[in-house]
Amino acid sequence: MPENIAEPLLKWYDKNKRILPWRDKDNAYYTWVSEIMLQQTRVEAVKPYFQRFIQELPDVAALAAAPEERIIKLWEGLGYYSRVRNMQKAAVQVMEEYGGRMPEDFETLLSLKGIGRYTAGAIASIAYGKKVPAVDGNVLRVYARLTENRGDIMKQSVRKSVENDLTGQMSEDRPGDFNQAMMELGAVVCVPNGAAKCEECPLGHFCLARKHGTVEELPVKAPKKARTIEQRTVLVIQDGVGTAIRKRPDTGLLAGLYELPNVEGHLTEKAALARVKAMGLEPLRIEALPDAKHIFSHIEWRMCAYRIAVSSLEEAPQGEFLFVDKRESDKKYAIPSAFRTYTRYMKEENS
DNA sequence: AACCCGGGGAT
DNA sequence: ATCCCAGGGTT
Repeated sequence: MPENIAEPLLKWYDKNKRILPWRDKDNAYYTWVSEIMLQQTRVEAVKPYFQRFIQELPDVAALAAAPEERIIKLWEGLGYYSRVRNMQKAAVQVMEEYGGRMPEDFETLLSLKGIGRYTAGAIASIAYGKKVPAVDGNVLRVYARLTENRGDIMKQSVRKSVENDLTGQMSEDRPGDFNQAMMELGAVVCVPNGAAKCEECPLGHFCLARKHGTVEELPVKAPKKARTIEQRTVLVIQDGVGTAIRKRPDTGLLAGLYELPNVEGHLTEKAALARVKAMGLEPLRIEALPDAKHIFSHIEWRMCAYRIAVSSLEEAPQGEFLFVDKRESDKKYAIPSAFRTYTRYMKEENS
């Protein structure tokens, strides 16, 4: 690691930093919320979610007191839903143990649910000016190229040595800006996909990968496991008033979110009708809907679907099912993006 | 150390 | 199709 990257880096940052809703706000809660949302998620995707979240839950106390269904709804479509559940647990902890004030110390932040080494460093440095590194994917990429380090950046050993090196680089001056500048550089100049903009880089003079023409080869990461493919059949079950949805189990994929009923495998019309009867419903008509595909990071769903009209049962609520109209669903229930093709078929309220 | 956990944009 | 994103928790 070359000496004195801080000065050119900060100079570049001051001139080129993007204006972001959570940036330069001097509010540790804003820093916290933004950092959690930004985990594995691009800035442009986060912006509208951040604004809406802060507007409804403007401080730690509001987050701690919010109903779970509501925070999940505010997170709907962002993915990795345990992020917001953990954040709320931490908010309760901050209220009870720290009087509602976000801790400033790295180790204390690290003890909170959902806050790991990166996020603790980000909050401590950005919100409180502590001299601690915040090493994310951007920083690892910049570092690997700058030093031409061919170690697997996913390994803890590499990450730990990056943290040590950076701590030596940071001045007491502006640790938060230093960390943000490293990330900003990775996000807009030393980019992950496509050609890095080395001619714009304030550290180009120091960069070993640039010097040796190896920028495209770095960073090195171990190959990831292939996705498994699952076939599913989605059932858009409708009675006189609405469409059936149900709550998913509280563990595993999309835990605790709502979904359209669906079963494993690609069912024929006949098999789908039989399945609906087995659910205690009386089918009246069936119609095939278009196929759809949804890709998670580790699973791919290949879906077929049927719209099935069933007779309304005035008495006895349908166990696990909720029959809702689209407006009520949109307002109250968080349904993951995987079902988007089929939630379009949900019934509108009669009027 | 390996695996689980979403969704979407860029190439 | 592939990559990867301002990662963290669990086992």
